[in-house]
Amino acid sequence: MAVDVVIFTLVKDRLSWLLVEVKDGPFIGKWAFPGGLVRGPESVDEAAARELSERTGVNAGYLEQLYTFGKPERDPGTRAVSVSYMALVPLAQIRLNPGPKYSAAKWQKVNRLPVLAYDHTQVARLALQRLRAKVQYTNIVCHLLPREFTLGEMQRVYEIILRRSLDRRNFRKKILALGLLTPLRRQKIGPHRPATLYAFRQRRPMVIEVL
Amino acid sequence: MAVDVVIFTLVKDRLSWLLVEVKDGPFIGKWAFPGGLVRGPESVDEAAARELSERTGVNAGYLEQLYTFGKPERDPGTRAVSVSYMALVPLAQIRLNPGPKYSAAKWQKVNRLPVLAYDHTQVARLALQRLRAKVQYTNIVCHLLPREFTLGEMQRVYEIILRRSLDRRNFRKKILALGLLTPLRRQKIGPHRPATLYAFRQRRPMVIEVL
DNA sequence: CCAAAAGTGTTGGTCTTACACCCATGC
DNA sequence: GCATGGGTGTAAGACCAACACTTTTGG
Repeated sequence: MAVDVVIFTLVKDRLSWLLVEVKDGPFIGKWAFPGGLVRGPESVDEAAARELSERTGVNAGYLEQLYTFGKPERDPGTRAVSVSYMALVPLAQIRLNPGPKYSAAKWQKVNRLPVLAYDHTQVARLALQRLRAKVQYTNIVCHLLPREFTLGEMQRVYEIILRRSLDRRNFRKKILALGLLTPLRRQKIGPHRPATLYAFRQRRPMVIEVL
Repeated sequence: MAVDVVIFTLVKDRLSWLLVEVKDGPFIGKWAFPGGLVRGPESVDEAAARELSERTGVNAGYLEQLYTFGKPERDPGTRAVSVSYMALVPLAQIRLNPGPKYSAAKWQKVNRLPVLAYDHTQVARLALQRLRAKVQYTNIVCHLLPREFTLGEMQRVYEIILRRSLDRRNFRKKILALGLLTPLRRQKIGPHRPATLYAFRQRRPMVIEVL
């Protein structure tokens, strides 16, 4: 009984996930998503949260169960079952730590995926699919954005995840009409015209037709 | 490591699920969804398919994983994990069989739910939610309809599941425009004006905006 | 002839999309 | 002054929701 966690973040305007290098077993040297066995006293959800926290130092963030694979090729022969999760965390909060189980950990852009250990190629496909679907009808992008952000930054997150460009005026109209954001007094200073900063009113998961 | 299967069907124009009466253990006498332990050589999906087949005699039908609960109250103390599934089968094909594990099996309308054993009240909510969402953007209703059916019958299935009435003309326009159905030469005879019979071109799962 | 379901088009409103110009800032 | 992103409104088309009457059959 194991868990695997696909941890997404944005690294320099690229959607990326965390890969770890397997240290031993039949898949030694291959890359995989972090994971591990569920321990005695903990629930499956808790094991996933622990894995997320051990690798990244993040305790909050967004964590969602994806799917349970009943026939992974991990340890072929035994019917090991693994429950996959996806997590969203803002890069700023992260302190990477491969831990004792893995020889390395790195952020990898979601395109150009190497061959992964176990059944993780399947897990990868599913996670991406779920993320792309879910940004369109929930407010989960709030977990990829900092507390305060401009509408331009928010739009960029959508464009990166959905791989298509959005019309700026239409995007603003829709997002603001949803009433999920609250404009802040402050503005973003920088090399260009200052932009109004916004924050999510609520960061708890909500189902709302976004795009 | 266990599976639980919520089996939906339509009984006399009512959406119903199959409940079984628990024969022993702490939940003796309570109703639950059928389920059981995953056996040595089989995968989790196979265990669910076996449970469906043993209770109903149906081998094909639609089967979809719902969610994995890591902390059921089944056998409190142990961390038993159970993977829940939902199945759709047309009533006509079914031969109910409680099997040795259960003292009874019955179809129960989805409203008026009794207190269920284990964590099955949660499973029930999730299954209904998933079914209601999924009829709207996939072709899964094909698994609740007979091979040949009229548009009126199809519309009724939607109305029953979604608990709202639909406009007949708009429904026809939309469904026919999707091109999922093929009209048959034959017509349904009966006490009223004969209706054209239709069949699904494809019965494999497809994602299509239906309503 | 009555009850019940089948079959069929149009219209108004809403929503979605496409599109262009000026503004504020740092360098 | 120039490059870069911020900010704003409108018009055409697509889509959706609402709506009534006639037909066919069995009993």
